[in-house]
Amino acid sequence: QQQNCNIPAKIGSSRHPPKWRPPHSLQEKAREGGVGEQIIKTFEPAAVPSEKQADARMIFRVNAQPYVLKQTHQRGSKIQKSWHKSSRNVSKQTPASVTYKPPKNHSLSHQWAKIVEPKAKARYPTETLTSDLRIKDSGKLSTDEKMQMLEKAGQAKALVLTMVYQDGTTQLGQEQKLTPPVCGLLVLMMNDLDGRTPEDSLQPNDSLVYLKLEHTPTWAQQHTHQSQELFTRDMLLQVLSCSQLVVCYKAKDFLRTALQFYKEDLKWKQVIGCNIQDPQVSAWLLDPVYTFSCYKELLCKHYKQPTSSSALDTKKVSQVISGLSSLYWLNMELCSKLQSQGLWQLYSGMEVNMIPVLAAMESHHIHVDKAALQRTSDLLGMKMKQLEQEAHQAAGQIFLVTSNTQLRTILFEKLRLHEQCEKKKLPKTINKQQQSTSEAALLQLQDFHPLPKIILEYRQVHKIKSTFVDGILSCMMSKVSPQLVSGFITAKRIPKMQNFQALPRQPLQITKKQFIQGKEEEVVTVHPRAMFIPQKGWTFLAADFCQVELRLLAHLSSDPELLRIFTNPQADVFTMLASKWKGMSDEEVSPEDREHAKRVVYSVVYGAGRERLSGILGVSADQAGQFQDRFLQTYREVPAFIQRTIQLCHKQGYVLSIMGRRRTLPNINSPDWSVRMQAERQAVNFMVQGSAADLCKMAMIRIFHIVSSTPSLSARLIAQLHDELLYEVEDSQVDRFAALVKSTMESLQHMDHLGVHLKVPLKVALSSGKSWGSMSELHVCPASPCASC
DNA sequence: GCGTATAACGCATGT
DNA sequence: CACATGCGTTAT
Repeated sequence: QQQNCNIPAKIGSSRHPPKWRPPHSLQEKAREGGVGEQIIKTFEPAAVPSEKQADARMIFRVNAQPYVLKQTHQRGSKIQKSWHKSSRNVSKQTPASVTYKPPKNHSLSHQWAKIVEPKAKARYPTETLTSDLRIKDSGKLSTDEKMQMLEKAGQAKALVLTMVYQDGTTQLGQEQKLTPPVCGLLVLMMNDLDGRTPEDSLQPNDSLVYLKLEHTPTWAQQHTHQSQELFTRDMLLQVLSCSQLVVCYKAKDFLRTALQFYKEDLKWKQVIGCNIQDPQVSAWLLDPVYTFSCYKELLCKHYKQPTSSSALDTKKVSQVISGLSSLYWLNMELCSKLQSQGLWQLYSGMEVNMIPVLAAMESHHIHVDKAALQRTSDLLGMKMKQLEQEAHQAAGQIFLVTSNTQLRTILFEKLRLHEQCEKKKLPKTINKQQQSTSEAALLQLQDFHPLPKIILEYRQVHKIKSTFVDGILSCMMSKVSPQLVSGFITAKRIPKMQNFQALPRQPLQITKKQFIQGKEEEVVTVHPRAMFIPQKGWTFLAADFCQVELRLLAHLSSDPELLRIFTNPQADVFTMLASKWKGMSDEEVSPEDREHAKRVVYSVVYGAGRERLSGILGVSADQAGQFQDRFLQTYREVPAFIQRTIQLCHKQGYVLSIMGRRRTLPNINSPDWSVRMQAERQAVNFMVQGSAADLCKMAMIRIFHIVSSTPSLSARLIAQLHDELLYEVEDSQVDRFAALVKSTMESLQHMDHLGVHLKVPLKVALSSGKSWGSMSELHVCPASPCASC
């Protein structure tokens, strides 16, 4: 209680908050940590804001004591600067982090590497592992032995493999925050699967081989090295091209690494053939809600505990072996569980095929217009400076614009804006009952004071700069893989790359003011998506499932009216919806009405309440309620479907998407009303969005299959944005590939082998462009001859 | 007392 | 209102 109440009270009681009071009458001596050198600067209080605008927020932490600018590395090698109280003896400390030097002329300077795996340097396990007689080190094998091993790999009944990191741990070890570089692979070839028990960790017929994943520098490519690299490559090819079972935990990471490592010899199309299974995926399929932090946890949950005493993350060889062995049995166990729960078809028909698709996607690079990026970064920085100054002026004091707490005290305790508009309700923060400084609140306040408007604009600019522009810049600068691959597959989405999905769709208008004599204003538009460009001679092609969610709702609810709307492939669906229920003709529907219709529909799908809807729509709650009722009455089957879903979920505790993906909702029968309602909304939501994700995944797989089996096609998947697939296509193939994509995606309406028959046609919109920001619609003539379809 | 890591929070973006 | 990610501040 003290902690929660103390701080605001304390700040409120003193006129100037203690920590960030402006330095009125003091000179600040501060040391600026530069690149490998130290500069002592003395700031005049008045000059502080204007002079050091580039990193304006550093200044405001200056207090009565000297504060030191410090650079720390976070998220890759992105530099974070902040002021810290300095010790009295300023000169003595020299933090190691100051000696950061940006890499010069790095080979990735013009590319944004999605995956950057630094080359392996240390050769940890060879000593340890090969001292164990059971392991064959690929470096020490004779040519004959290598041939034998290859043959063995071809004959083995099952292959179990894991990546080995430089610090000696494997993928089966403890999850690490910063995954060390990969230095090799450990492959266990199992024979004679019949009649063996999980207890036998290794049998005489089994072979264990360690493949070093390391490129020999060209100047040292002696005969032996070369042959060893070739052997590793052949082994990988064997693993990936054969039809035998391959088990690997986090198989996607493995495939990606392999592709990235042998990008000369191992073409991305080749990974399609592999029959790889991943316990992580199967476990996730069994229960998407529960997430495992590491392999060990997964093992305990789904297999058995006795191994809990032996830590898997140790570097003991015998334990690594038993880990591999347990991996195999865990996979078997999970497979049978999948089968008994009716999820096998989904697993084998879809999820397993997703692994290579994603690996191929993630091992590809996207080109970035670096010059434009830098330009934008500078521009945004200027704008931020300016806005910050305005904000300080409006507030009458210097404060940290990015800090919500400081903003809160200014808005509500110094300016007391909330007293001026008591009629309107101001939102509170969720966890603590404090005044919110969110967008909604600031919008309410902007009539009373100029500050909120400035803050809003500042936030917009700041968001774009910090997250997108600088984020990408730092990705390019650093060799460290900046957590580009996040976690694993979730119910609705497929793993993503960093911030692709959150890149603003609309360009941002910025007025750049220049104080050269008379005021000169220059309007510049910044479009973050335009930074991404295809390779030379290639074009981006985006394929978007039009209104999948609504179409799926129509299918699931079987509402006759809704179905009828979709039978007309030409008309705009939302326009028709709006005209239908507002009682006017199609031509009369304004874009505004259309937008309203869209909002209403999706709000209903998501189960939004009246108040929420009114907030989004910007109309009164009653009106919003009317809209909602009207919609529900027009399409009577929709609410019926929602009720059906909820009831079914109450009964069995889970819901199934169209392809049989399961979502368990433990809270569905909770006594707590709000918790239960939330679960019910989740159930309905999952039915629609989960099914949409299924369709999208299927589309990715099918297109990948077609492309990889057609040598003349070279289109590559770049990114997946929910309902949209982004491909990079050679200019000459655009039309052909576009037609192929469209027909493939629309053919997903009927998938006989999976028992899916949608009652609505699927519509796909195509667009293409030379940058992601400027995509224009592309119409494919259906009559055009298409060789592959 | 100083410096570093981490969790929690608040706000933003996308579909 | 569902889901997701990411950044920056603040408290511990």
